Amino acid sequence: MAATPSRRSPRRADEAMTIYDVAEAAGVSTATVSRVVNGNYPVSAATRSKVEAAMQRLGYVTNAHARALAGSGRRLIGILIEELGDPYFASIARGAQLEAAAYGRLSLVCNTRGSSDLEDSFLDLLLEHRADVVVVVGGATSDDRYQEINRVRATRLASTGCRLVLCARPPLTDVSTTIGVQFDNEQGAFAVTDHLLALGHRRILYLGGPPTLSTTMNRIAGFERAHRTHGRSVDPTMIITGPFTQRWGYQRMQQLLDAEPAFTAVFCGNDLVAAGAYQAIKEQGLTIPGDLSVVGYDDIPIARVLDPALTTVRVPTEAIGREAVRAGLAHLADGPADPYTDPDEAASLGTSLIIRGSTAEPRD
Amino acid sequence: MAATPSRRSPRRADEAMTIYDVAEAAGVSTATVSRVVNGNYPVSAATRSKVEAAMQRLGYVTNAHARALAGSGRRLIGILIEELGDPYFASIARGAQLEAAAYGRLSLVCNTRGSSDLEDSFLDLLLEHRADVVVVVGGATSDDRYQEINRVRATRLASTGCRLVLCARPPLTDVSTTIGVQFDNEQGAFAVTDHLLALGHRRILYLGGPPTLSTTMNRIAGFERAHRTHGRSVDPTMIITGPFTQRWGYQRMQQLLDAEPAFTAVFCGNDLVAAGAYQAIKEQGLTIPGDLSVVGYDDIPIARVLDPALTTVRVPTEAIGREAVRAGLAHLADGPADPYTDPDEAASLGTSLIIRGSTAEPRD
DNA sequence: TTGAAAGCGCTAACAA
DNA sequence: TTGTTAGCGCTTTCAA
Repeated sequence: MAATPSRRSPRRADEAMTIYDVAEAAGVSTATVSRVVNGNYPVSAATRSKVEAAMQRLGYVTNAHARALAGSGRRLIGILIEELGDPYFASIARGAQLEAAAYGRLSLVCNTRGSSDLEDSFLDLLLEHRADVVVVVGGATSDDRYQEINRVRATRLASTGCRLVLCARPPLTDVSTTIGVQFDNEQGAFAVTDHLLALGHRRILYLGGPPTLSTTMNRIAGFERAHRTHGRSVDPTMIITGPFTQRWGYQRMQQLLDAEPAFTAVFCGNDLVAAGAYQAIKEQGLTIPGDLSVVGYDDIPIARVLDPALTTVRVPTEAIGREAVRAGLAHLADGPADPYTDPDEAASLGTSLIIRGSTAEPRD
Repeated sequence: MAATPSRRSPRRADEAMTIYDVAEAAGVSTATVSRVVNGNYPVSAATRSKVEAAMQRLGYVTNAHARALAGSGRRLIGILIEELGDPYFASIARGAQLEAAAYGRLSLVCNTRGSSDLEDSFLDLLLEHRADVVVVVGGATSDDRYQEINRVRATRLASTGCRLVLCARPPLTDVSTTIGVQFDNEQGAFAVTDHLLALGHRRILYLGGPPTLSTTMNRIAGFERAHRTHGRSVDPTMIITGPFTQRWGYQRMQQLLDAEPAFTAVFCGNDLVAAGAYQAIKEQGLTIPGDLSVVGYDDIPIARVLDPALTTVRVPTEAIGREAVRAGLAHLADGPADPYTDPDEAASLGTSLIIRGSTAEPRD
């Protein structure tokens, strides 16, 4: 019955209790305490309650680091997000955390502020903490440098047994250890453009989104396909790209309105740009949708508050966050089984058209 | 020159390199590798570069768990937030993360969805990971149960050497190990009410915010003090409390407008309620600020987009997040020295009045 | 059903 | 300047 020797050094007040303390207090070995804690091995009822009482009394809290070192315990899930203050990204992060929590996992959200360097340093930190899955959300441009940077990252992560999930950003070509989860922006842009064309609009302006963003390119592709489907072609001067900001939407729309506007509807690259466009349109004394129909993209909370409420495309942000974590976990050796999904298939989530008060038939 | 023996077991592909692998590859001991990694001890230039080359070649990544176990390495900072999707909370989280990052700390944001149980389970997880500082943000009611729950939490956290920081929620009475950081809501409410009174309004309605929230009580206190300062008393029927939602603001304002409105200005408990009130007011064919002045609180992004733009009170959300982390760190034994702040003084951050287009002199 | 003991990867005395 | 070694708290064979 001789228990494992107790802790060797004197304790400080703010030092946590260890399994040794509990073992000593309960008069059992540390192995037994471990078995009680994990409940994965038979322990007699009497011993169990002795140990549980001791744990309770001492306020014992498992040390996740020791457990991780010993090769057990759940690993972390990292969620790298471009901007926490942006409800679009925040909602994706929210979904990802919810899904992680559903698997009993601790996930941490890191705000990269759009900086690739910050992204890297968070990635390092996550690597050091031996995260399981890292989800990188949103906003990257899809040039060669991007591909290269992320290929390197994927390799580094893979070397510690961690999966990289690219969420709502361009997938990597030729990297088998990376998972991509995206929105089907082409389809969303198609739907909202089709809505305008069906109302009878013939001159539609596309306004905003950096041309370097794959998101923008996909939206423009949908915009063009809708025109083709209606037997029309797109006037290239009707496509104007720029930053995804309210300020830019306001200023650019002002300029367009000062010249003779040759359009009856505006497809804004996102809701923020639409909010800016609203301002400019109202200042000109024009009405929405009487003089001009306006649509946005993303359906952020602002869309509902604008006057009139904005017709827009809702992207399933929370769902994509969940999907990203689910896909990452599914790729793990011991991940949850998912018979319905082919793990090698990059998910693409559909969007929905939300028709509100900012669209109507053209006046003329 | 005999190096430390190499790792004992064969390696799997996704197993990370260890300090043993590096030591072996560089022909040095693990202690030397550790010294190179930490750079806190003299190592000859030649040895250093040999080790660095080996680390590079093998793709070595420090194991944060092992480091933590060995009693070194930085601990985590936890940020528990009521709702990530709410820009108000998101901004606080953002500030907290920024400040943590400034100290080279990894912080994790957890979305508790307002559930005390979820809050507890995240707290457990954080405890297991031996977080340094836990910041709990916002929204709690300040009853006896709240005090009790948090007293227990503070004690548990303290037993693992972790500080609890209550941010933008009521401070604890009689618990020395807890830190409180708050907004001065009384002052903000005073300022915006004073603004309305100075414009000449005499009948001002206070609309919204759960009466159980200390935030609400503080705002009402400021509302009343402003009246007293102007030599007026508040008609109790002019204070209406309710949930902080747009829907409630809309419905409640509809009812008030259906009856004979006995007020010329409305102080909404937050901007969301104001957005709802706007809808109801406009539907009645009334104008803002012509027929009715409206003010909000918080200055969330929606405030700027409302038409007319909303006069409101800006609370320094990002600053309070930073302050919370700073205060938590300052309380640590080895925390950053801060000669300017008394660590035992609960911080209270001032607010600013943002005057926009929704307030004017009363018509009558 | 329980205990003894060997690691997990790293740091920090202590020796050399 | 470098190496040896004893832990940190936990899990997990292997024995009893």
